[in-house]
Amino acid sequence: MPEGGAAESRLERRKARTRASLIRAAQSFIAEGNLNVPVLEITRTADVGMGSFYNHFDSKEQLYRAAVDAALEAHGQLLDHLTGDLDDSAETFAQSFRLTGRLFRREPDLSRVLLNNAPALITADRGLAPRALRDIEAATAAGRFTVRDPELAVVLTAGALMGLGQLLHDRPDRDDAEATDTLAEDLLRTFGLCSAEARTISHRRLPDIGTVSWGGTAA
Amino acid sequence: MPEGGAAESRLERRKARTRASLIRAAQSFIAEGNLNVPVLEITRTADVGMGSFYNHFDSKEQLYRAAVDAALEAHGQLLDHLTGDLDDSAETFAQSFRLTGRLFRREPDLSRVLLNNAPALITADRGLAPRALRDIEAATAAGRFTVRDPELAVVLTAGALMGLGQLLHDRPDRDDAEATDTLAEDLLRTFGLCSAEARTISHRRLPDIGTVSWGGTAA
DNA sequence: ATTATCTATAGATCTATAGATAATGC
DNA sequence: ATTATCTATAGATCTATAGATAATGC
Repeated sequence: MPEGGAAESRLERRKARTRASLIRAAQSFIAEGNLNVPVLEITRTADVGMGSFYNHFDSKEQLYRAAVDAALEAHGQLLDHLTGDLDDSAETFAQSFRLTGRLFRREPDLSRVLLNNAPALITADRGLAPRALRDIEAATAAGRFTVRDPELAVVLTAGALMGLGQLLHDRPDRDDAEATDTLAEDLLRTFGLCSAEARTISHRRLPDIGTVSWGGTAA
Repeated sequence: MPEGGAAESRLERRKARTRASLIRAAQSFIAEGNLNVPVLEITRTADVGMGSFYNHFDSKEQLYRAAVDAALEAHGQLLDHLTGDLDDSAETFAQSFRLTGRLFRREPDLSRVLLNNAPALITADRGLAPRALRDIEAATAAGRFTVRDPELAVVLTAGALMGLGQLLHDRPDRDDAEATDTLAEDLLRTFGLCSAEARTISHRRLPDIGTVSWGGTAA
């Protein structure tokens, strides 16, 4: 019996696949703002039998919570994966912001789940918010940022991302990278970097975004 | 037969009262994030008969749309009313932001309706967004702001308010005026005011917020 | 006389489960 | 032999309306 992480038994993998499929289906409905969907329609979208739903969740609300959670978690995992090798907190912060900005076009469903759950994105202990708090506090401690109120800085960052995501969703013609990096630069200046450095850091080359692993991760 | 605005007939006023009551009830459910509510429960909360619902709306979704619309409209009316006599666009912008910040504690239901509909707040053609766009463009034209991308400035403003609202909702102990004015000052600097002026404008005395008229206004 | 509202309910829809089937483990 | 999934459905719940009642207009 292999242990830890991905291996497990075939039975457990099948179960996990069913669960992930239900979560993906729920996310597609959350993304389109359509929460009043019969369980049967969710299971049809997930391509599983109606009964399977109740093997995994007690109610639609519980599924929805898990679906939002999974979206936050996928986002957080992606940021960890792509910014793990940076050692300047200010730069980790900036890259996380800029990568998220690029995610809106690349993962419209994920981003619309987050937009439609702004309160969760802004203050959850999963996903972007806790990582932004960590980076802002570290950068302040290191003398890179001069932020008096890290909590306020976090909600400004998360709010800016909500606004950006909505803009990119409403105006498909706009250049996402340019808009994102402009906002990143503004935030870095607000947090105490000088103009020149804000500009440099917010225009560094970014790592390639791979594929976001979609629903498997959540609690 | 009196004409225009508020007067109308007694019958029409009664009808308007029923409608407003349904909208208020819907807003309370939207505020608590509970959209899956039977029509009967909505009408009970509104203290009207089940049948009255169908005199006014074809479906719950239509009621919900009207309820969000009414919240945006109430917000917009309030801003117009309280900032109407200012002639500096930069100051109109700042006061609108600061008044909205103070609204979160004073009108928790209104603000939670808006937080739970972030996309609507950010890009609707009602409420804060169109007014912020107007003020930012005017202030830029007048040489007060140096904003290159007014649309981006608007979504940053709206996003900052979402973040602020969520923070004030999650942390009842925080000083709302201080947090709000700090963010206002940050935004004014980002939009091109010098530090001294940003500070002054974001700490001017505000007019008293009266009562927000709640559901009567929307389409 | 007209209009809005209310109460009661038929019919439609949805939830949650029981029992049958299929996949995996050993 | 065990575990997950699937299909079919009883019972619960909800929607939308018909018909009765109450308020207003004239």
